[in-house]
Amino acid sequence: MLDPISRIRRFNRAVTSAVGALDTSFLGRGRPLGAARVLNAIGHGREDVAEIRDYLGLDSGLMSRLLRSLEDEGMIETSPHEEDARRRVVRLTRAGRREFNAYEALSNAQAEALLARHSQKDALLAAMDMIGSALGQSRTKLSEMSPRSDEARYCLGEYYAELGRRFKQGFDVKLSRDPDAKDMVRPRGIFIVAMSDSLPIGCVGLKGTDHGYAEIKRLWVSPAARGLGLGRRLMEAAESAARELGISVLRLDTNSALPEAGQLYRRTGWSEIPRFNDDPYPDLFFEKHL
Amino acid sequence: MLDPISRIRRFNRAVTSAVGALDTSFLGRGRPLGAARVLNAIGHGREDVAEIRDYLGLDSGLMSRLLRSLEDEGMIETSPHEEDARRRVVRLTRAGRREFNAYEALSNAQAEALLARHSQKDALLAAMDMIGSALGQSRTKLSEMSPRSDEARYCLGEYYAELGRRFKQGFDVKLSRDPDAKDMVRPRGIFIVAMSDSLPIGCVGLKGTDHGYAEIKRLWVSPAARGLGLGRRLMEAAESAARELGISVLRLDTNSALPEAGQLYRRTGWSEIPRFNDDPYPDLFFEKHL
DNA sequence: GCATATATCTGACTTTAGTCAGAGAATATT
DNA sequence: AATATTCTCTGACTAAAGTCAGATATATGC
Repeated sequence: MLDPISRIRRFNRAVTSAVGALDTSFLGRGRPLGAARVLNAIGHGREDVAEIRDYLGLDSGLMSRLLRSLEDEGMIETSPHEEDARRRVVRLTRAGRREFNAYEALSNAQAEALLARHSQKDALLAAMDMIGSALGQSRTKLSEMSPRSDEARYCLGEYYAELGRRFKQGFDVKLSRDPDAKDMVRPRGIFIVAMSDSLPIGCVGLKGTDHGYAEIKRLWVSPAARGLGLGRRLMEAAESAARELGISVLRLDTNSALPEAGQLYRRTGWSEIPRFNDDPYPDLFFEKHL
Repeated sequence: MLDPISRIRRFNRAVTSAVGALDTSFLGRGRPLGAARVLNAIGHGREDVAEIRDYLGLDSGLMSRLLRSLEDEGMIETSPHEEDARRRVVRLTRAGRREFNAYEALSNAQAEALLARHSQKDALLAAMDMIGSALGQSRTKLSEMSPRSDEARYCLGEYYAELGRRFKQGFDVKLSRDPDAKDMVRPRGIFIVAMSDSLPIGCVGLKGTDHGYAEIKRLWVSPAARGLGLGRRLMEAAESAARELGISVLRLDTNSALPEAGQLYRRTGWSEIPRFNDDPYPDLFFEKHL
């Protein structure tokens, strides 16, 4: 009753029966689960038949029949792919959109019901984020994005909030050097966000300078995604982007109040160097030659 | 990307595909899922056919056929129920036990794999406990148990640990009045543990005294189960047990460092009274007439 | 241009899950 | 003792999911 394996298996049991309930709710609209899943995949923006087949793990014959039945119902329309006439492209009709929305409303209602009977909503959501990240680890994608995108802003907001909590003296963005974004855009630099199925869970910036080196900035991993090696993945992505941009020297600054960050840098080939700026927050400085 | 509903639905997606993988792992041993589920139910100690049928939600005809196929495989043996010859009782043969163990090993390996690729194991397990409790809310059972049972000891250990964290001066069990258990056993009192599918997630004790009242002691709800109204359920169970034992006055002591407890008592008909003992820890005292 | 590979579709299956009515045996109720 | 109810089992279904071997049309590599 106390060992980790039992606890995970208890979680599995709870979740299996909840998912069962979730599955059966997809029935109740007069459509078998397979067809409902295809309809939902299309509604969520997948339009390439082969992609849907792959995503849902279906045999091509079965897929074909499911599409045919949705077409007969008037839920979808198919047309040949513009560039490859062997492929087909699917999209919802108006009736299909309505039906998809009905499924969405069902799912939302279920989520709301779970939330409604829980008074510690933040803790519950944080737990869900964590487990979603752990289970969806293989589906975490790193994407280059503008540092002004919604996703990047969200990450940066969480990053600053965390610095505020962890620095004894608090943290004021405006006092930090160069809070703005223009140097983290190609070709001077880049900004990378880690997305786990629509939730941003980490970021890193590569900031170009005019001093013969570039800087790594704003490395952040969501509490929900810690322990999965995402920090290392983000750093590797930033370093390989730097190589690609012809950058050969990287520097970064950090604070000893963030020991896990310092540890990561030391383990991945960075060397401590003397202070190279007069930013008030950092007290540790690193450099790496690519 | 930030609203609670989307976060819950992201969790659902992650978990649905993980559970899908879990389900298919039950295949791979040359047995359809239905038969595997029945075999597992039997392996976990269910032996009454009707009970298994009810637990798995199966039709009697289907159940009968699944049992027959397991019997043909040599995995189980059935015999008539000793007291009711209409019923049947099932148990694993030696081969069935082996097969069941193989499924168990599979499940354990899966759990271990998840744990192995996560370095923040405690946080992950805590998140799983929380979600398991939230999803399995309807399956949380309150059971009367000896305060010396493993389950009770586990709860009390967690309870004391939490007091140690939350009291400024720490907490030493030995200094607290009456740490022992004999007064929380019928007919003087009782001890109740809340179990969520083999994990103890809360407890409460009703302790008989010789002063014309009984005391509520050791009310604890696991962090994993907070926000679900379990504290109230435990208190209601303790109060109705008190009524049943002919007790008409209840008292309890608590500490203002545990504000959520005081709030619960005030909301459920308890009145604050002057100090009625010289225990060093409590600073708030309540009474309720049943 | 021709062989090869790929994407979809169709027909002909099998397996699994599940439903329903009723039979047979035992137990519970009146 | 008669009647109703309960539990398991069997036969006769249906629906859904999944498999497999071509057929057809298109794309790609040499």
